[in-house]
Amino acid sequence: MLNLLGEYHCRIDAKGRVSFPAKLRKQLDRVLHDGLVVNRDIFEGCLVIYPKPEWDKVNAEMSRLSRYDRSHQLFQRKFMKGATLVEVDGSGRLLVPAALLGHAGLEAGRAGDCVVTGLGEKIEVWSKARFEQQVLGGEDDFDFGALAEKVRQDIDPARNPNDSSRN
Amino acid sequence: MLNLLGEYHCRIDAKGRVSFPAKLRKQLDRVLHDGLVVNRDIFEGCLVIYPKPEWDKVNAEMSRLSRYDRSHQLFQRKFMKGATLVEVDGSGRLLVPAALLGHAGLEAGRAGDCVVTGLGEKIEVWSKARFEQQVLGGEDDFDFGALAEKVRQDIDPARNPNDSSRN
DNA sequence: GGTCTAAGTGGGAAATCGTGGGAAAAAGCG
DNA sequence: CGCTTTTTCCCACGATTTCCCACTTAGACC
Repeated sequence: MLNLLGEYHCRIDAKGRVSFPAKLRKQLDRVLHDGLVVNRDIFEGCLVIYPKPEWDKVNAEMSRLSRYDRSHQLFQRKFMKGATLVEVDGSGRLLVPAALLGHAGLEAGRAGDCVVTGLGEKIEVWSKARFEQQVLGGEDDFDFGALAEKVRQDIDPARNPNDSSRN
Repeated sequence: MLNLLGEYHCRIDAKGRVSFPAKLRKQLDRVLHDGLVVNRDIFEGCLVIYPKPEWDKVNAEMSRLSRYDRSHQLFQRKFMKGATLVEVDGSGRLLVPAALLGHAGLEAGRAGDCVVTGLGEKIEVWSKARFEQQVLGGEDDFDFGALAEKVRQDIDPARNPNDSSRN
C-alpha cells in the first residue's frame, strides 16, 4: 500500500509547471511512470493528485454508476470534471492545467509558492496562503478532538458492530 | 478500460465545427477510427460523445427495452433521436449537427467558446457559460456529501441488502 | 569550510495544434 | 440541363505547447 508522507514547499513557474519534490518522486518510485491524475478537491480549494493505479480504483467505482440516474450523473460530473492525467517532465515538474490551478488559487503566468503534502494514497497541493490559513490556521476555534470522535466510528469497525461490511 | 480525462476549452467556428482537443484524440487512439456518437444529454443541456464501442453498449441496453411497452418505446425514441455518428476531420474537428448544438446552447454560424470534458467512458460538451454556471458554480448551496452518500448506497450492495438485483 | 553531486529553475527552439479561409465536390432548384 | 447553394475536404499560417539544455541553488560528504 502506498503511504505518501511529508510536507514540501515548492514553486510554480511562469508556465504553470509545479516542481514536484524529489522525495515524493522517490516514494512514488514504481508507479510514477504510469503518470499521475490531478483533480480539484471536492470540498476545499486545493488540488488532489492520485497515482494512476489509485485513480483506476476511482474510475472503476465510477463505471458502476447508472447513466440513467440523474444523481449518479451529477455525482460523476462533480467529481471527475477536470481530472487530468499528467506526467513529470525530465526536470521533475508537473504541468498542471491552468483551469485547475485557478481552483487552488494559483495563477499560471505568475510564479508563486505552493505546498505539496503527502496523505497516504494521495497528494494535496495548496497555495501557500490558503494552506497557512485553512490548514495550519483557524486552530483556535476548531475542535479537533470532537472531530476525531465523530469520525472514529467510521474508521474503527470494532467499535461499531452494526457495520460489518467494510473492507 | 477507457478512461477519458481532462477539461479543455475549445471553439466552434462559423461552420459549426468543434475543435476536438489533441489530447483527447490521443486518449481515444485505437477507437477513434470507428467514429464517435454525439447525442443530447438526458438530464442536462449539454452534449455527450461516446466512442463507438461505448455507444454499442448503450445500444445493447436499448435493445432490452420492450417493444410492447409504450413508455419503453417513448424513452427509446426520445433518447436515440438525434444521436449521430461523426468523425474527426483532417484538422481534428467534429462537425456537430446544428440541431444538437442548439440543445447545448451553442449556435452554429457564430463562433463561440465551449468546454469539452472527459468523464471516463464518455465526453461531455458544454457551452462555456453553462459549464461555469452549472458545473463549476453553485457549490455553495450544493451538498456534495449528501449526494455522495446516496450514490454510495446505490452502488454498494453490501450497504443496501434490500437490493440484490445489481450486477 | 570546500567541493562534489543532486535538485530546482529558467529560457529557448522545434514540433505540434488550432483556426480560418478557400477550392472542389455534391446537392438542391429553377 | 445549367446555375446556385451547401457541404466537404484540404492547405497554410499563427499561436501554443512540449521538450531539452544550461545555469543556479541547496545539501551532503569529505
